[in-house]
Amino acid sequence: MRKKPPTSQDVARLAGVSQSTVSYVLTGSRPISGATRKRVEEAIDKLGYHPNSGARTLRSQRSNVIGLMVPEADSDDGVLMVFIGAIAREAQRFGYDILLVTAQEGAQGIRRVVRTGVCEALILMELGRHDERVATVIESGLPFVTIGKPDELPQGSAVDLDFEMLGRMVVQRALRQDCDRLLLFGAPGQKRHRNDVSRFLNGVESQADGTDLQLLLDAGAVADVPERAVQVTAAGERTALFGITGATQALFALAATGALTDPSRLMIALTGDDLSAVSPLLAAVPRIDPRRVEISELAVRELVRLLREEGAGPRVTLVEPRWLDD
Amino acid sequence: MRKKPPTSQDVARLAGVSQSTVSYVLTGSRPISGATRKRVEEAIDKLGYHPNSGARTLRSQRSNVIGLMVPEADSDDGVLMVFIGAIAREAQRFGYDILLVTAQEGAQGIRRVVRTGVCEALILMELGRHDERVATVIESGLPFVTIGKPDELPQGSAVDLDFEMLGRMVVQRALRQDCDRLLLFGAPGQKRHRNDVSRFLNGVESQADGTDLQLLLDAGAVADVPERAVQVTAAGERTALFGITGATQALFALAATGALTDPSRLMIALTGDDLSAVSPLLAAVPRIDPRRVEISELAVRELVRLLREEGAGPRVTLVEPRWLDD
DNA sequence: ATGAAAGCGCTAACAT
DNA sequence: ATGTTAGCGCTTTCAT
Repeated sequence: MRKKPPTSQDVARLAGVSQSTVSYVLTGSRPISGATRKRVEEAIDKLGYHPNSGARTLRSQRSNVIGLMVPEADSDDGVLMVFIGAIAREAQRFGYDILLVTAQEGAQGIRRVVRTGVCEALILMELGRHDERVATVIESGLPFVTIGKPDELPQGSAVDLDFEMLGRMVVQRALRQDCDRLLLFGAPGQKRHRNDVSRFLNGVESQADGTDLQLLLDAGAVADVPERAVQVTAAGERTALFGITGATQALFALAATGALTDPSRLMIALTGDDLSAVSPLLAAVPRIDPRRVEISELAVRELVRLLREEGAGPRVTLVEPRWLDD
Repeated sequence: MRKKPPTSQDVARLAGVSQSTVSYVLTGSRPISGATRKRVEEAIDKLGYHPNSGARTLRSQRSNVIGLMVPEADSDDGVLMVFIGAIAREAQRFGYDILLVTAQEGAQGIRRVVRTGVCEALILMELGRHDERVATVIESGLPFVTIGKPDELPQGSAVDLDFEMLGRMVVQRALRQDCDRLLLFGAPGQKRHRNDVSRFLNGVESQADGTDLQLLLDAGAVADVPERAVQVTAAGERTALFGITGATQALFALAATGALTDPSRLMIALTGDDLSAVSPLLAAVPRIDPRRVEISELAVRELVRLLREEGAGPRVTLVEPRWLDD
């Protein structure tokens, strides 16, 4: 049997104050004497009172819920879960809940959550360079933050990894470790339409410019990277390998062929995870931390700023990748 | 600038009917003449009207939101995302949204979403055998479904993989392929406290009983499984390997050491993914589908049944694992 | 088959 | 510093 939760009316009665006083204690939008506050808080505690979300939302137009538009999970995506977990926890800290909106719903889904008023703000993940969803959110007028930076967003904020810097870091490392070429896999050439890939390649190319480093943009399947790595490496030369997507998979595939122990190869991984837990063979692989937790937390905090600070303008925050083995 | 969404009042005015008629058209809780219904629906379309969620929740005590309590993401757990995505999509089909509740919040979090009325039902993932959260949900009176079956749940439904059958399947396969022993890794012996592991081992043991198959419950780190596999395999004998947790990781580790191509080892994987996309070396590994999408969808449908069917009782649904290579 | 009206539990403007 | 009161936009009883 479900028993009805207590209302602010019940709290008021028990504390011997008016119902509005209870509300003011909760919202803090009016000074309350210490004695009264104390009695009200005791009553709240005693009854286990929580303000009814529907009523609060109806009245205040603020639902304390942030919509999170998640991309479809392509099976292997543990990465996504890291973002979602971190976002949910950080939102919690600020008193917000996270409502999932599937990418499948598209712009229509955004319209729905906006019109029904379930969400008072949105976080969008994995946008294309020109994404119809951005236009829809802007039109709705809801504050929003994107994780990943689309080409144009005059109205909302964005938080993302600094992919240009990532590109420069990879090239620097390859050069420092005397590599003759850098094999970029995960079909980066074909994915230039993605904003992050395009920025990454800009970084790579600008840093490699004027050096002897030969760039190879692999176009094949990640599973075949090991084979390709062998093919391209001439005797006495050294090839660095890096994948902006599917990196861990290729890493395993490489390890499987023994390529990692071969001094003519230098694998660089984009992950914050401890790879030695998977296999001791991976312990020595240099890693760059993509800082997903930090990015998630920043996205939430940026949204909170947009929500709470009067007249706060949108802004773009780029997080620096970090070496994990220096 | 955010413009105010239209209300049912606006729709009523445009359609030339009373506000309550609009509501009846929407809820379908009263017969409406074809002509009236048509005019109302046109007005709804024209205005892009969506009923205000706060008002609806306040009045009807039903929020159309299902709370999903997700476990902490253990770094690279892509598995979780499959569940979450499938749950969100299936919930959508029935008109429900999914609100994330982090496991971190614990029983306290459940109490919060119940008292505030944000959720009208709950899905709980990854419960212990005796989990305090179950008691809290039962106490709250909310309908709920668990994914994974705790030992006692008199009030809620559960959906889970049939782990006993899984155990039997693994043993059968090992025997069929002339293995002398079965090495179970991921520390199953130490995890008997987990309901799924305990059921799995029951299945394994009952099926192995009376056969010559030697069972080895590995207690070490997954990364060391390859080494262990070599140690335990005597000349001319054959060892089957299976991990109820961390299976894919061990798989990669095994591949890395070349153990997969060795005929004295038989690896069995618990995954629905196409492993050949990771490495051609993994293409031949027999797989058992843990059916996470089906389990997720069943969980949602079970919850909907609990919510909508008068006097529907709780029940336990076990989904059969399936061979993916027969 | 439709309309009028009450009221869900809050917040905030208007009292004192 | 506190109390009184008017809605927010719906669902649903009670009328017709």
